[in-house]
Amino acid sequence: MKVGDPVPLCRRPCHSRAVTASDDIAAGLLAWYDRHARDLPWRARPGDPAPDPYRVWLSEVMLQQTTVAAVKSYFAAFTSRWPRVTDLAAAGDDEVMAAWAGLGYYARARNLHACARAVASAGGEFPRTEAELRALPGLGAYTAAAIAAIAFGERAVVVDANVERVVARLFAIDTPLPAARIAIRAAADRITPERRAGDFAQAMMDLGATVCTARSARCLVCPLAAGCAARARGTPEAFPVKPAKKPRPARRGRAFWIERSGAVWLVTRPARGMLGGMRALPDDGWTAGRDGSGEPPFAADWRPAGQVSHGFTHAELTLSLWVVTDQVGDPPGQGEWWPVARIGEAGLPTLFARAAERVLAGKK
DNA sequence: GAACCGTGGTC
DNA sequence: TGACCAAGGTT
Repeated sequence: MKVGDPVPLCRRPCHSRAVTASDDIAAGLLAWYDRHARDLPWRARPGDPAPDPYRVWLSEVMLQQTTVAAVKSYFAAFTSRWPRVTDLAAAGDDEVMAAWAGLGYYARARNLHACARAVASAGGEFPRTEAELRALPGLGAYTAAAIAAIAFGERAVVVDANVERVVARLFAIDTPLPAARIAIRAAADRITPERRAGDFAQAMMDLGATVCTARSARCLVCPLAAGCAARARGTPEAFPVKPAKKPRPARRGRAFWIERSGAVWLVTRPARGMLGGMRALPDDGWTAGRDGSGEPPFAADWRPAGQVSHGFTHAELTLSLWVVTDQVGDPPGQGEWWPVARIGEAGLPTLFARAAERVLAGKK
């Protein structure tokens, strides 16, 4: 039986259209969701009014390629500090970037702020349709569909990595990614219900996060196991089929700790590129694609202060640290003296936060 | 399409 | 322990 085909024998009271296998999938999943939905801070609780679009949007952007566990504290901090989208829009760039520090993929923070300003200047209300949402900065196909469905009840087809995995298994789609995305999206469209599309999307994601995970399918507790083609084949974890990963090259670079009377010299990285727009230690120009030059920003009596290793998406960086503590004038170029005692408030991304930690640990 | 962009949890 | 992976978007 193909997806979407009418079930031969109607097992429920007649509706305006035939009951299909797709309807059964949605109904079974929603029933499971009603019992097993995770209690997450950005979700409306039963009995609550409709979810706040600002909180839905903020959570969805934070959750892009990021785990629920990592997002929770950032979501609490952002919503506490900026309760409405107009508050976030009015914040300073450096405040928003610093508040995002540690969460990664910093282009999200820039786009988040740009989106908040766009919404605020348009009256402070988020658009309600998928197409209008898609036009906002930082909102791609997934996030626009998720907000339309979850915050506004639109029937939108929400496809993230969880949905991709669950759908690929349900229908044993064995085309390798990314080519499989065409068939996966079509199948997701067929099983997405007209009503409760937002709950359906969140149910698929909860299922993918807690039951049908990448490493383990846990079919014994899956509400969709009876109709799952991958389970019938006996190899659910084999779906979706993924291409081989490329190895990450090892890169070397240097970073420089320049200190003067209890303050350290920090720079702000260019808006584009790795760690774009974030405060940082001066470095020797390393990138994900090539080693640094090894050259310090000026001639001085540089002393080695250890190194830190840090994995990025495309490279594994070993950053050696060099210190000057008797600097007198300002180093060349733009920068600011930041009190060492308050280095934790500088909003350094994790790489440089660890570098600072290493330098300060070595001074004791 | 494919490259680029972070980080922390998990096993 | 290191390899894999996560509620993707932009260029």
